[in-house]
Amino acid sequence: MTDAPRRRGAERTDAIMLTTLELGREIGYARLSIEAVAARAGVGKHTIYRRWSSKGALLLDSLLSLNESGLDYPDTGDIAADLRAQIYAAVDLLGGPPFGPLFQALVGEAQHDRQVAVTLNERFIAPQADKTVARLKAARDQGQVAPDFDLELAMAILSGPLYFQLLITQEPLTHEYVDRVLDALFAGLRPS
Amino acid sequence: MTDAPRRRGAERTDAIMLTTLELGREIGYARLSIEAVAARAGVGKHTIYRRWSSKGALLLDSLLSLNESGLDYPDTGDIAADLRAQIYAAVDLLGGPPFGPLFQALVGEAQHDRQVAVTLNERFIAPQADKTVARLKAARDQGQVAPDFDLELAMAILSGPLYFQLLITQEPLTHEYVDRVLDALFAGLRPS
Amino acid sequence: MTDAPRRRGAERTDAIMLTTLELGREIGYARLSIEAVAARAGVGKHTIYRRWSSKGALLLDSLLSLNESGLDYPDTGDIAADLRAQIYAAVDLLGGPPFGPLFQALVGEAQHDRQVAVTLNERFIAPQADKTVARLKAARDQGQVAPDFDLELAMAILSGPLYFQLLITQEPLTHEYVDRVLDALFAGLRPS
Amino acid sequence: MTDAPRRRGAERTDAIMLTTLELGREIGYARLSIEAVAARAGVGKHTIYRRWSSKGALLLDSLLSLNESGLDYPDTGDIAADLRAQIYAAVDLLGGPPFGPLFQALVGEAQHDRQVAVTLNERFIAPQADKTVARLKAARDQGQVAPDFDLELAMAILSGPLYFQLLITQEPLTHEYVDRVLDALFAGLRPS
DNA sequence: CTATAAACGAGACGGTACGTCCGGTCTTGCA
DNA sequence: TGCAAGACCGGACGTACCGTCTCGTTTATAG
Repeated sequence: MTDAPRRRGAERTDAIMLTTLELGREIGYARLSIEAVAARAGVGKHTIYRRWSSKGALLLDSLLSLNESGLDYPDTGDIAADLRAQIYAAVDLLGGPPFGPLFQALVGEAQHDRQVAVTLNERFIAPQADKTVARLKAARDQGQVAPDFDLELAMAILSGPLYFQLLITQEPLTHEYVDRVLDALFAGLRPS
Repeated sequence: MTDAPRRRGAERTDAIMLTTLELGREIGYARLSIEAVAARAGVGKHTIYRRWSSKGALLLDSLLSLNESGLDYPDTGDIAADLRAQIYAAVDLLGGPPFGPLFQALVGEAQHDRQVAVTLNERFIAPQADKTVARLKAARDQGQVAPDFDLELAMAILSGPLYFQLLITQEPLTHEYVDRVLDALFAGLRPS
Repeated sequence: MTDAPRRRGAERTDAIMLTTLELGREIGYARLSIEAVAARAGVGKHTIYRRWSSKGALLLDSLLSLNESGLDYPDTGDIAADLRAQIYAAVDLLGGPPFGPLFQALVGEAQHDRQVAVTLNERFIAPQADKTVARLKAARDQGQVAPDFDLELAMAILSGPLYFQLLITQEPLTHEYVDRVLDALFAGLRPS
Repeated sequence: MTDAPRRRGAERTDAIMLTTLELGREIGYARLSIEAVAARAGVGKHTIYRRWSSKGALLLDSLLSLNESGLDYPDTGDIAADLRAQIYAAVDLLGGPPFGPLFQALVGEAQHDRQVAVTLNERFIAPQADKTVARLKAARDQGQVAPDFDLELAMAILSGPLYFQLLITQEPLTHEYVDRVLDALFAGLRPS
C-alpha cells in the first residue's frame, strides 16, 4: 500500500529484471554481467543469485516479463491473413529493438546452457506453437489448409525460415520477407 | 614430416585446432578457454592470438578444418531424391558428434560476435546455399519445381526447419524428420 | 528447568556459548563466524547480536563461562612453592585444550578490537594480577621476597615469559619450563 | 637504469609492500584487504597472491622490509647498559607508530595463522634472540652475569614482560618501564 | 656458416567477473 | 511480544580468463 522504505520480494525481482534490460540495451547482452546488474540495481549479488541460477536464466525471465500476454492469433476466418498478421507481430517484436538483440542473445545462451534451452521452449516456444497448431487445425477443418498437412511440423516450417534469417544470416526481418516465405510455403515446391 | 623438436607454422596451427576440438569435446565448447587450449597444446597464448582474433574465430576454423570438402550435391535427375540425399548428409554431419555440439557453440558465438556470424555465413552457409540454389535451378528448368518458386528463399525454407530443430527445440535431427519436412514443403499448405 | 519447547534467556545464552566453543574447537576459533554459530545453535543471528557486540565479545564470554571459579592461590607459607603451584595451574589451563586455542584466539582478537582487549584485562588478567600481587605482598612481609621488589611489575615479570612462549614462539608450556623461569627470576641476572 | 614504463618484479613487490604499510596506517591493519591494497597499488590481485599466500604473509614481509638491518647490539663492555640500549631501541621501534600497530596486528595474525607464526619466529624473533644470547654469553664470560643464568631463556625473560605490556595490557611501552623491568630482572626476587 | 630477425614457450601483468561467504540490519510470520 | 528464519546490501574473498606484455630460447634465412 505504501511506498515502503524497503522494497519487498516481487518489487525487487522486477527492479532487477528492468535493470537487466536497461543495462543490456546499453552495453549489449554479451557484455552484461551479474555484477554490473547488481550494482546498477542497488542490490547485493546474492539477491540475484538467490532468484536466478545463471545469466541466461535472468535474461530469459527479463524477456518473458516484457511479453506476459504472449502473441495471440487473430481469427478473421482467413488463415493466410491471420498467419501473416500473427507473424508480422512476432517479427515486429523479435526482429528489432528492443527485443531482437535480447532474443538473439538468449538463443545464443541456449546453445550452451541446457536449462535456458529447456525453459525457453517451455515458456516461449511451446505456447506459441500450440496457438499456431490450434489456429491451423481450425483452418484445416474449414478446408483452408491441405487436409494432410503435418500439424506437428507447423511451428518448425512456419518459423524456421524466420529463425534462420534472425540467427544465421542475421539480416533484417521485414514484412516483405514474411510475405515471400508465406507465399512459398502455401504454394509448395511441387509444380501444380 | 618428422616429429621435429619444434613444429613449424602450419603444423602448429593444426595442432592448436586439434587441441581445441579435443578439449572442446571433453569439457564443452562453451567452457573452452584460450588459456586452456594453449596449455594443453603446449603453446604460448600469444601464438594463438597471433592466428585468431577470438575464441569464436578459433572455433570456426576448427570446424572448417573438419569439413574441407563441403557437402556436395548429387544430381540423379530426381530433385526430391537429391535434396533428400543432400539434407540427409547435412543432418548426419550437423546432427551428432563431433560437428553438432561444435556447430551449436558456433551459432551461439555468432549471436554476440559479428565477425563470427559474418565468417560463418561466408565460409559455411553461403557455399551450401549456392549449391542448393544451383541444383534447384536445374530442377526448375526441368520442370521438377514450381516455376515461380523463389530461389533466393530456398536455403531459408529448406534448412530453416532443421535449424529450428537443432537450435531451438534441440531435439534429435532424424532422417524421418527430414522426410516429413520435405514432404510438407513440396506439398505446400494450400489445399490442391 | 525443563527442556521446554522454547528455552528462555539465560539458557539460550549458555547454549550459544556452548555452541561457540564446540564449533570453535572443530573448525578453529579464527574461522568461526557468527553466522555459523547461529545456524548450529538453531538461533537467529539477531539473537546473538542482541547479546554480544562482536565475535570477540562472544569468544570472551565463552572463555569466562569455562572458568568461573578463577585461579586461586594456595598459601602454604612458602612463596616459591605457592607461585609454582599457581603457575602450574595456569599453564595447565592455558597451555592446552580447551583453553589454549581459545585464549590464543582471544589475544588475537584483542590486537584489533579494543573492547576485547579492555574486557579481557578487566575480567581475566587483572583479577589474576591482583591475587598474585596480594600473595607476593604477604611473602615480602615475611621476608621471602626482596623488600624492594616492584610489585606493580609482578604480573608482567612472572607471566610475561609464559605469554611469550604461548603467543610468540608457540612452543609447549611445560612444568619444566615454568620451573626454569621461576628459578631464573628468583635468582636474577646479577652475579651474587 | 631507466624509469621503465612497466615496473618489474622486485620494484612491484616493493610497491605493494609500501602500499600495504601506507594503507594499513590509514585504515588500520585489521580493516586492510588485499583487494584494497591491489587497487591502491594499481596492481592486479593475482599479482599479490602470486607473492604472498595470505594477508598475514604480506603484512609480515612489509614489516620486515622496514627493518632489514635488524636491531644490533652495542657492546660497550657494560652488559646492563648495552641491554638497556638495545631494548630502548626495540621498544622505540615496536612500541609506537608506525611499527607498533603493525607489529601488534602481526602477532594477532600469528595466533590464527601458523605460517605467520613460524615465519615471524624464523625471521624476526630468532635472530634477535641469537644476538641477545651472544651478548649475554660474552657478559657472562666477563663475570657481569650470573654464571648459572639459563641463556636459553634469555629472550623469553627479557622480552616477555615487554610483550605482555604490548599485547595484553596494551599500555605504552616507555623507557621508564624498561628500566624497571631490567632492574627487577637483574636483582631477582630472592632477598639477598 | 655464422649473424640477425622472426616466431615461439612461458608466464607475469592489470583487469573484470565469477560465485561464495559473512557482517550487520531489517522484515516476516509463528507461537 | 519474542524469537527463528532468513532476506537484504555491501564488501571481500580467492580463482579463472582475458588480451597485452616482456622474457630468453630456438629456428631459419640472409649475408
